[in-house]
Amino acid sequence: MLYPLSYEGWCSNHTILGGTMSFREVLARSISSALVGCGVLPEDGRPTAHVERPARLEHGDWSTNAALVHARSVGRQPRALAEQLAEQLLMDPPPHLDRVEIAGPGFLNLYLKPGWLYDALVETVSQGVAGYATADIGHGERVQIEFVSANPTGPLHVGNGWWGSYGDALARVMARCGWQVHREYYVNDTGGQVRRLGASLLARRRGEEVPEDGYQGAYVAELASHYEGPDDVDAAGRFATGRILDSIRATLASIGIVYDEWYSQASVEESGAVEETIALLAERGLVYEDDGAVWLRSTSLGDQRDRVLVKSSGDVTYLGGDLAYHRDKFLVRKFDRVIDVFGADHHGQVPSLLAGVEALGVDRDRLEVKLGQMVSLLEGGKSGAMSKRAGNFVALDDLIADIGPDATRLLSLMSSLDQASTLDLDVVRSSSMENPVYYVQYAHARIASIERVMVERGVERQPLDSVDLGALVHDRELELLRRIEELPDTVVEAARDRAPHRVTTWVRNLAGAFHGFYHDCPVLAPSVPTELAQARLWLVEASRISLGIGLDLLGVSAPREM
RNA sequence: GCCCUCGUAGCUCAGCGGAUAGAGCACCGGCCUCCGGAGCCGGGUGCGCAGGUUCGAGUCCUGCCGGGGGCGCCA
Repeated sequence: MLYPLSYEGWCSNHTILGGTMSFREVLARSISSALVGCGVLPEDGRPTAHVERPARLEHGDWSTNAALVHARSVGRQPRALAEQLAEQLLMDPPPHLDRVEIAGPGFLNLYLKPGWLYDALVETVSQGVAGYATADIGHGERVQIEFVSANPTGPLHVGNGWWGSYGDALARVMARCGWQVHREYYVNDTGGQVRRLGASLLARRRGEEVPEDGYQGAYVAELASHYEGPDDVDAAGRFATGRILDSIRATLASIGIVYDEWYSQASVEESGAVEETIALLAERGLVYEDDGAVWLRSTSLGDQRDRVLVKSSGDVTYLGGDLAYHRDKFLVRKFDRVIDVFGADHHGQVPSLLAGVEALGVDRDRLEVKLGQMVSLLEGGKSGAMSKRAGNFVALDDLIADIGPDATRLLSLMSSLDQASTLDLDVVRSSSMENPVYYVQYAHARIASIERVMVERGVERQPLDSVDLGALVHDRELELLRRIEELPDTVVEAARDRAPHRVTTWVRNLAGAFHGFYHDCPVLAPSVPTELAQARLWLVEASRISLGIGLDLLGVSAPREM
């Protein structure tokens, strides 16, 4: 059988689950066939039709805008085309189809029998935590994700934690969708900032104020008390950055962020990669000297001005080092794709980086730069601007100590990376009840609680194929199944759109559906017939699997009790 | 001045170009003989403004207004 439109044309998500067809794909193929029956043939440049889950149950279990999208190109009224499409569809209906309705301007709404949800339950349980909601839209592409990369001149602030959670969750989501992911932290361990840090350390050791452009934070004095090396700014700076990097590593690990590689800028410079990079750029005629410095002719590649690569002092600029680093990513280690996660305060360097990467002969599409908006903090009703040099920022460590690693992860993944967020420290600290992490973890603890009671009472879960899932007819049961069925789509969309916070939204919805089910549908109460209890036990198991996957993708723990 | 980004309920935020825009918190009122009440149910307010594209715009485009960020031989 021929399908006139590519599967990708139908689906926002391109899902092909574990080698089996998603229900969305089954429907898409049916509708494609029906379109052929209506005389609608494939054609390039046509708007894309979708199969989607309507927001409202009254609009069916699934719906398609195919008639709306294709009406014009075949010169018909959308509703008339929809009528014919419905007739065609009923001649060879997809599984579980109950009825079809035409609604609104020409939507085709499909109403299904609950069997499709029972199939979803079987799918979830049979694939389990390892297999459910996996996909292969990455096709094994090697992607390097660089995130945090904060300078080792002081503790991480809350914004670093937000963007770090994003980078890590994105890595998890993409890994689940078929990418080979490499997590990396770029360590800025050279240059003037390290000398300034060293000078600050030495000043503190002498009991003096730090220089005007130095680092004021109390941690500098603390480090100075442990420094026994020579009175040399470079040595003191290396000591300080090393110690700070250790603590940064520990902080990130405490919220589940572990890197494949910590990449040192010093090693880049020592390897001669900067010279090789400049030589490559020079071959392309994109480098010139002026005032004793080496410049990149970035204006010819869309930047607003030319940029210095090597200062007249002989020091390499940040851009010079970063370009050598990106040359290494693309041309030496040959990653197919690179995703850089920066804070919005560094967005000014993006055009020159993009220009520089293009100057290296790398296709611009292979580099994605994601900018995390600033996190502002409210404390005592006042907002505070954070500055590392002034030492008045809120440390990520302090926040983790206050609210715990799980709450830190979940809060940071509640909103999109593009959303500048405000964190009210008083609320988050004082009132744990307002913390959404309890809501989702409580759902998981309740699942585990049911399992414990099951064991205590000696109840055995019968093999799934011997259980009649048709017993699941309660609205709460069906609502929960609908949520479980959404996870694969959600994960794919999160990976495709680089938006791991979608998983957070799903987790909260799943938890809500489970709490409702738990309240209205006792599983092991004496009043529940055995057949129903068995079906509900499997529904609980499917909930455990899917919620566990969601929480793991977010890096939030799934407690069995609280 | 130029560039980037954001503007959705009192607050914090969801919302892959779809139909009557949703949660949590806060406020008010209900619900525990059952497997955990950190839960469930009910109650009301909103897409900054103006154009445009589209069968259809909170979502895409343009302009304006407002907030944040950036415009170094700092990183």
